[in-house]
Amino acid sequence: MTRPRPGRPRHAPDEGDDRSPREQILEAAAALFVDQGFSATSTRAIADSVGIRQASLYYHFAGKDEILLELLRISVRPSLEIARSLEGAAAEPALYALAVADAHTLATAPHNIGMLYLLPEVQLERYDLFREDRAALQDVYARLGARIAGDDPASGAGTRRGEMLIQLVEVVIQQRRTRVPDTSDCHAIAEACLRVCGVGQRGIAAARRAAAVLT
Amino acid sequence: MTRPRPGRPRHAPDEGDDRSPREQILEAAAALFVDQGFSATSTRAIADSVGIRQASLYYHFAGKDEILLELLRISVRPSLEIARSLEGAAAEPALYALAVADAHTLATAPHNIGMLYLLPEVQLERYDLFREDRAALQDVYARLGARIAGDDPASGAGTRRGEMLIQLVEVVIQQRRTRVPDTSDCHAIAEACLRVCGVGQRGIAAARRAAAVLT
DNA sequence: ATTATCTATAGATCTATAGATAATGC
DNA sequence: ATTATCTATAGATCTATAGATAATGC
Repeated sequence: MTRPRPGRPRHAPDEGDDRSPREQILEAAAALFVDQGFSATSTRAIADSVGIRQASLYYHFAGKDEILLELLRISVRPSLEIARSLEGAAAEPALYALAVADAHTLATAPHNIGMLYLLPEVQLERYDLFREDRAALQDVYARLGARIAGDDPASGAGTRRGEMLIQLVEVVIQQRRTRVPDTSDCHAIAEACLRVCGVGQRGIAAARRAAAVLT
Repeated sequence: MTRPRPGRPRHAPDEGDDRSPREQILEAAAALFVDQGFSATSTRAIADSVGIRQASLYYHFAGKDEILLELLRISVRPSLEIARSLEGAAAEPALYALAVADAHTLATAPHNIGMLYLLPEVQLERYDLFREDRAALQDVYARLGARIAGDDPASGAGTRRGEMLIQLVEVVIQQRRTRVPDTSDCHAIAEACLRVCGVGQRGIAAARRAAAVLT
């Protein structure tokens, strides 16, 4: 089954896991960070969960921070790519499609990874590359919202609309704490985004149809 | 100035602070928890910030958990009281007024205390009294939203609307991480809440006027 | 030779308790 | 006597490094 790999065997062999040690660590850490938070999760807990000794983590990552940094990086990337791919489309379908896609990503990612955005530790300077990416995503929402509402994305109202739209999408993070969000949740969120931009029932139905073609 | 109190003097006397030691601890802990998170904040850091020795905290609180528990308790209380006081009012003005009031509370509370809701540690059983209070508040939002939209608050759509409304109000928590939200933010949030419930421009203006009388 | 682990451990915390002490209150 | 602090410390972590070891790869 599992092809043997170089290196000294683990004290608890990981039969039937083809993922690289690095991936196993990221996965275990994600689960723990989401559940208990960053500082409350010890490197020992991560190692135990993977099935290696605590010190062995340091062969793959320079420290706990590096693990979180990598998790944050891979968690925004898909959203930013979707946002870019929708650049040319009409604003209403684009916002609808982006909201559905982001909500869906957050809803189905392993371990409610979106919780990581909310960790107080992420405010540290060390993570500001990630925070820049998030700000860029929020800006996409602000620009789409402003195109729909017909005002300036850089105005107070425009900035605030960007904040509100991304906040609406991220309701799935809160939903996942008590239940499993489904497709209807994602669509309801996209619809709410359009409503916040002043779009009526008719426009929403049209945007939804047009969005289906975009993706 | 400061009336001397019983007890051995502090190593660093707190001249000109009339608050009880307990209040001083809560205030210092709130600032640190919001900034760095719960687990990342040591009892020593709290004590240093207050100007007492680490061990002296335990005279006032049985442990760090008790401090967080108390902070959580006093942070939901005002919202629940406002919610109850609006029980009898018409749904649209009531939702508007509740959203503005909650947003304003979150916006002006010392130290962005709303961040505490988002700490992963709050999922522990120990804090479930607080989580029940929050669920009750979310339920008020769901019921108001359902009355406005004309459906069942206990349906899937009704529950989800409750989640989205409270999520919209809590955007001020995120706003405070980068800027100082003001009154116009609170009103924009209330407006967005009504839009999400399907209320149009005219209904919003009416609700806003009626809400001004309620509070 | 390279890779991925292991064992062992230093040094720095961190929480919570025990018991002493220095004020005010009566 | 009561109150609110202090000092001192036990015991349990926790992170990160040093150096050994047991696989595969060539």
